[in-house]
Amino acid sequence: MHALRDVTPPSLTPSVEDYLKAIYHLSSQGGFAATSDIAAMLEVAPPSVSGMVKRLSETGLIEHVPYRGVQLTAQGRRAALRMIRRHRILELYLTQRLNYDWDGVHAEAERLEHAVSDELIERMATALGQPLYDPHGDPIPTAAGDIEEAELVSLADARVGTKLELRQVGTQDAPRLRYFAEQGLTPGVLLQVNERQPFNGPTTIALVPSGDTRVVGRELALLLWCREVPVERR
Amino acid sequence: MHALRDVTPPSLTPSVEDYLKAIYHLSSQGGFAATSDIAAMLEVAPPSVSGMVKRLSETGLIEHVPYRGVQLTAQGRRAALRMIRRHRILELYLTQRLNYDWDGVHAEAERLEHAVSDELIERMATALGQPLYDPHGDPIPTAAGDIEEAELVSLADARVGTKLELRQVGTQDAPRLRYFAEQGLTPGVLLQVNERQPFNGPTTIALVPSGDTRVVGRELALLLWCREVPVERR
DNA sequence: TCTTCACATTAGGTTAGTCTAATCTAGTTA
DNA sequence: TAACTAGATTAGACTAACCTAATGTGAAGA
Repeated sequence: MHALRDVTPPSLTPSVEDYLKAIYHLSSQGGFAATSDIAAMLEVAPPSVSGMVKRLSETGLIEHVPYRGVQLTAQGRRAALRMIRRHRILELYLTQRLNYDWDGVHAEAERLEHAVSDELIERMATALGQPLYDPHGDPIPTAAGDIEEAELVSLADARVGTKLELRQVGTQDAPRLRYFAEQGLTPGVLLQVNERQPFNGPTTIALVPSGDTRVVGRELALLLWCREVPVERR
Repeated sequence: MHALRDVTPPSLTPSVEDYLKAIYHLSSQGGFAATSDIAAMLEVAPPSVSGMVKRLSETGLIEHVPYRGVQLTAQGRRAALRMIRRHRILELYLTQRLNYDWDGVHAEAERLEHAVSDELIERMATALGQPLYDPHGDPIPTAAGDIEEAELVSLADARVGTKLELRQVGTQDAPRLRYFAEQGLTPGVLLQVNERQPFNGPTTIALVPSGDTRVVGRELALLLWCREVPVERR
């Protein structure tokens, strides 16, 4: 069925690669990626996204429902996962072999992921012993394009004692979103579940690098979707 | 004198970086780089070069004498040497740390040199112990922009027993150039000086990877400008 | 001196990717 | 049901980098 057509991978432009990655992340929890969210993530104006969306859906990398948003096709998803593999292997290689630290590594990988060959990525992966997780604990897709789907738990249901990464905030309500941001609760932060009061009570967490604690009521905790961070491995 | 103006390095485009590198190589033996030579080296059409030359001389990176050619300004030379440092450190890192071999390494470095940060280059240089030569024996410019000038000898004067890299062919005469190409004597090839007949006689050389020998008369040997290749260091 | 021709340049067009300003649409609110 | 509005889209313009076709130019040979 899927034969003989994409023999020549048309080699996407760096810009296209960035759009696919953004759409992957934005639509990972089901549903559509909205034009304005893509624009915000890539720091471009919304009309630029509309233009690119048109091109990408003509090439069959995404599915576009006007005024709703976009989703990746199987082909687009494959391309996105390839970029994510590159990014995460680069981050890991740079931290482990060239003493980069957490902060510096992202920007560097962001540029490099468009320039390296598949061969270089695989050589790095080999040198690192075919790693499964990047320095942030995110799973690295395989070269074949499989990724360990991190199933998310809401903070309200997370087991006490576990370490979590906040991945998704399940609301569009501005006041709530602003409150979360003020509390430092934005996607990507790491936290530890310290305790939970009984009878649907609040959950107490500690932010991980800083150690600051927060008490989150059940209503809000239900909106914070987290991934369990696998134990440290170096 | 040279203060406070280039505080913000305007960050050149990859294309501009390629042009500067090409001009550096083409004008390294004094004189001007010709439009058509630049076009040939970069595999673009001559009018594209004319256009870029206009932009680059407006930005002060090159000096353009219409119908003669171009030369780098001090600023352009600095930018070119920065790219050459990046390229050569990348080549060395890839061969030494990721088991690349001679052939594969060039294309990879060619893409990466535009994407890596200065910081990554310096980390690689540190990891390699601040190396002085790349895998082809070419000197690596310092971060400050100094380069060991490889002074050239003509093949007619090179000492018997030395290993040389052919760097420049000192003629524009088409039949001679064609003959050199047929003999495999193009810039970049490595050769060993086997013997020389007395009384302005011919020089016998061996091409280095293949071992094929060539006998070159004095008239032609005078046109072949070579660099002595430093002894192997790994 | 004049012609010729290789080479350089100008003219004009294309594609990718961005922008601002103007317009459209769908879902909510009165 | 009508009006409003947030968000999406279209219109039109710009830059970088390339192209082909047409035109200039200067140095070398008739």
